Amino acid sequence: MARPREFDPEEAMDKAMGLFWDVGYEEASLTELLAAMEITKGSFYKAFQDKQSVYLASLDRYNSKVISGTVSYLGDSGQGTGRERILGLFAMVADAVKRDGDRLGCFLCNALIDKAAEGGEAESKLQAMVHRLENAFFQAVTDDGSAGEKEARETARGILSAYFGLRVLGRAGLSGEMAMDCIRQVEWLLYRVKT
Amino acid sequence: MARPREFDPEEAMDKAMGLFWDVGYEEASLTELLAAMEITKGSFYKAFQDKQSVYLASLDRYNSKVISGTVSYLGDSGQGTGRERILGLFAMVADAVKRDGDRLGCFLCNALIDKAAEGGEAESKLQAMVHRLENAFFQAVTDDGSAGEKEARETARGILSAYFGLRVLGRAGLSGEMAMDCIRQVEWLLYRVKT
DNA sequence: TGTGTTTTGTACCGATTGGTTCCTAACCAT
DNA sequence: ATGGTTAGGAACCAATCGGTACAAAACACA
Repeated sequence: MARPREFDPEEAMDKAMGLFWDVGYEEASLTELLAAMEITKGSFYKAFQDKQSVYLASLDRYNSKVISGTVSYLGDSGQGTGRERILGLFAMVADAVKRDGDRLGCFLCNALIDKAAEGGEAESKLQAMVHRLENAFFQAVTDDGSAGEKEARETARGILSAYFGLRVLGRAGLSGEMAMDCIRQVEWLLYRVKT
Repeated sequence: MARPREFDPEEAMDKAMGLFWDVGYEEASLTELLAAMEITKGSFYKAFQDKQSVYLASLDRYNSKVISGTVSYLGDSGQGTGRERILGLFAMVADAVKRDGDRLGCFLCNALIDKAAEGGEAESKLQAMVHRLENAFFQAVTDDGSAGEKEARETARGILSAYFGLRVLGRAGLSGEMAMDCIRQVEWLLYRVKT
């Protein structure tokens, strides 16, 4: 009954997320954002609220796409033991580092550093994602059986911090060799709770 | 022979570093920067070059103050074994987390994520700092004796990523309890190369 | 082929960005 | 006291910031 949109909002949101992921909130000017989304100002403000709400939506999107993906990968017993799944996840990150340097890193990790978050809605979204990841690691550690609750929780948190550390270093342009060394350490962390 | 400065450039640089540390490059507007440094525009541009060069100088300052401090702490055999020094460093971070939440984090880690670095002078400065830290950990691991070169290098890198991970989580507002769990994992990493 | 409705692009908004200019204030040496 | 020299501060700069208003364009339905 009226003129239809010429762009797919979902696609545009994906592109917006990509930009925020890459350069953060403040560094992404509205002009760059529009260029990335391939729409003009008019369409933008008709379809979305403002820059900040698109940023928040990007965080949600990352949560429901990427984080959910790794959480379910870590919980999917079809992919081997918990230990194998955790190491598989790290291997995927290491591959990204070796392939293209992984200059993008992890949006969650980047956003945690970005002060754009602080205090507002973004902060609680981020903390929720951190907890999801922690619990997914915990789940995977526990899945293998013999680990005690407390020990498994500690291990999960150690792995979580190793994960973020690796992503930080990846963004800093570390070598593939260095990534492999980090993984070997995760292996050793898991050795502590091995069956 | 002329009018003397009314401010101490060193002090002003410290305050500039504090702001960049807290909010990053882009998020720190020139106005905020001047307010933090407690000088006015005229003095700023007379004494320094521009915003970017002050940022780069802040990185150098962080390197020569903070990084040098932790590097020499890690290398100071008066502070106990290498293992004890590494755990001591992590304990200090954990204390900061427990005390004030450590919302500041580590300037190096924050700057690695901040895209302001990419490509330019900043990037090489950051990578140099990362290497200094890695080598300091390596040194401390090696100091205790029995570890092989390769194993010690791997361990140092694992500890480095755990360190950055902890600082990221600290900025995200993790609990003191969570920090302690991370440290216990570092303890376990060190157990691998224990004498 | 209108007609009504919604999208789109553009012109425009005040505020703020990093940075320059230039005049005055403040000091030291004579 | 005075002259030379430099710091300090405010006025000013174009460019860009995020955001709004509005007219033209494109469709669906009649």
